[in-house]
This record gives sequence, C-alpha cells and structure tokens, in this order.
Amino acid sequence: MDLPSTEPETHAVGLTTLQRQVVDFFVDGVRVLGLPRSLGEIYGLLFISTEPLSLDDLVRDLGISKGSASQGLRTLRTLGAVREAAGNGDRRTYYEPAVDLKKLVGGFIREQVRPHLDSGKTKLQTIAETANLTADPEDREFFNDRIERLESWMKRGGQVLPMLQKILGQ
Amino acid sequence: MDLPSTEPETHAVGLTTLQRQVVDFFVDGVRVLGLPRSLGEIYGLLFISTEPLSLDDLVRDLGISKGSASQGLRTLRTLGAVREAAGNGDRRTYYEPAVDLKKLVGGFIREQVRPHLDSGKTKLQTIAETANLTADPEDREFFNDRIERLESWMKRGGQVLPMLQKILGQ
DNA sequence: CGCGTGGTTCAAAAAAACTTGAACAATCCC
DNA sequence: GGGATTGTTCAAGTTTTTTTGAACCACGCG
Repeated sequence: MDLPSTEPETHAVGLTTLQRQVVDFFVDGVRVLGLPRSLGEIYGLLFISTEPLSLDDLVRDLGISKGSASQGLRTLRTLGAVREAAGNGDRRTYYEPAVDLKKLVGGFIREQVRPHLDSGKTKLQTIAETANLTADPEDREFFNDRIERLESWMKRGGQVLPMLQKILGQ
Repeated sequence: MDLPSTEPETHAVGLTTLQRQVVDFFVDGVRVLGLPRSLGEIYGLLFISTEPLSLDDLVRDLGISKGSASQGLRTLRTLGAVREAAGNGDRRTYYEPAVDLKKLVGGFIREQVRPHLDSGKTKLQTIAETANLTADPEDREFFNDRIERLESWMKRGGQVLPMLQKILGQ
C-alpha cells in the first residue's frame, strides 16, 4: 500500500542539495494526498525558489517533460496552489507558489474532497431507497440503522471541512 | 488524475443490490483515502452484513482472491476498522466492522497520517541544516523563511489531528 | 501573411499499485 | 502422527495511473 517501496528520490540532477531535499519533501507530501509526484516536484521547486519560474525552467531543472509540467501547472492552478507572477516583461508566464496554508487546504478540499462527499451523499439516497425494499422487517431495520450511520458520517464530514479551513487559516 | 475513468463497479455477482451499492460506496470512499479498492469491498460488505463474516465468505461473495482477502483483513485490523467477532463455535474466525467514526478516523490517522507527519518533521531538520550552509545571506534568509513556514504547517497539522478526532468522536 | 516561440493535448510507453494463486505455515482433530 | 482445514506470504501477472513526446494550436512580430 505504501511503505516498503523503492527510492522515491528525484532524478533531476540540475538542482542544488537544498532544492532536491525540498522537492523530495513535497513529493512525499503530495503522495499522501493522492496526487501525482510531478505536482510535488513542481510545487516544491517553486516553493524554494527566490524568483518565479517558467514552464521551461521547470522542465529543465526537474528533468520532466513539457507535457508533465504543463499538466502539473494546470492542476496546481486549479488547486489554487500556484499563480502567475505579475508582470515579467517576457512573453512566457512565470509561476509562484501560494504559501498560505488556508488557501492550499481550501483548494484541496474544494477540488478533491467536496466532490466525493457530494457524490457520496447522492449515492446514499439511492442506497436508502434500495434498503427500503427489503422485505424482512428485522433486516430492514438493521439496514436503515447502518444507513443512518453513514448519513451521520457524511454530515459530520461536511461540518468538519469548514472548521478545518478555519483552524488552519491562522 | 481521477475523474473520467472507467467503471469502478464491483465485479462480484453474488451480492444483493443493496450489498453491491454499499460496497461500491465504500470502494469510492477508500479510494479517496488512498487505500486499495479491496479494503473498501471488504469493509463495505462487513458493514452491511447482519452477521460477522469469515474470510471464505468474503472470497466467495466478493469474488476476490484469498490473498486479497487475507491482506485486506490484516490492514483493516491494523487500522482498527475490523475486529474478530467473539465466540463463533467454528474454527474459522469471523469479522465484524468497527462502526464508530472516532475509532475509524483515529486508526487512519495513527497508521496513515502520523507516520508521514513524523518523517516530514525529521526531513525538515535536515533541510534546515542544508539551508544554513547557504553562503549568500539574502538567500539564506529567504530559505529560512520558507522552512519556518513549513515547520509551522507541520506543527499545525500535529495540532489539528487530535482536534479532528475529538470533533468526529461525537 | 508566415515564421518562431510558448504552451496544450492526447495516444502510447513506462511506472506504480494492486491482485492473484500456488506454495507454505499453523492448527486442529481423529 | 497424518490428513484436513484455515490462513499467510510473495513472485508473477494484471490493472491503473502517470509520464512522455510529438503533433498541434495560438499569438506576436517583422
């Protein structure tokens, strides 16, 4: 499931020791969140860069493909984890990381957690309907109990998320 | 990253509609948590069963291999999501689900989240040491700033987990 | 225009994660 | 003991996810 696997280290060689360490730190981090490694690499490098970086910078320094970098940046943007840096005279766009935990958590919740919670709630309704077709009254009662429990779990999940954001945002 | 993929539905055919729906519900659920599908199948079936089930029951009803069932049950046990049911005269062991949200969340945090938080904190120390080798004072200051930020994130994570458990446990 | 550069897309390749199944323990019971 | 039954392990196979790279689009500029 996770633990005993092989070296997760970066293969990029154009990085300083510090950059490599930070990138690896984030690679691990995003892995926990179920996001692809490239997101961690990109965000990590941006995070420890004194200046905004362009797509080409990322491709060169991390040794990843243009495709990965492009898709990775897109996802990071929709997560609100990265934004375009203002006014570099250049034609290319430069990116800088969002470093506000509240924002990061918020984006993750909005994009990755909420949708599942919502679809879960929908599914639960279907399940409840199915359960009510149960002939045997004892069974039906048991099923309804369990379903109620699931509903309460979902409800609690819905309540906790905003709290989380609040707590984490200072 | 996730959305447009193909049918995630169970292939087991020996289940009632309700069982199938609940199993699928949990398959989705564990996916979000980054756990393998088989865990969701097993837990889901146990969750909606009026009686404890044996490994063989799971293999037969879910149509999964003995290996999967065995490993899945083990993981669920270490997560505290499943326990052996007391005293069925039989030689084989029967399992029932833990249905207390607090316990489930606690197990997940203990097994899946804490270890990463802890190893992250360790890595951060190394990173901080590396950063202090930076010659240029301006850069060094920037790096230290970023690292402090990471430290504060980790610390907050450490604070939030117990709160989470408390909030979710009634 | 028409070319050059920055960026996106997506089918195919590669890598990672999960599952299977057969061999092996362990345990029970006659 | 020995045969049957329950459960575990792990290498190999399968599936899923991620990455690559080449084709393509878009835009600016001479």
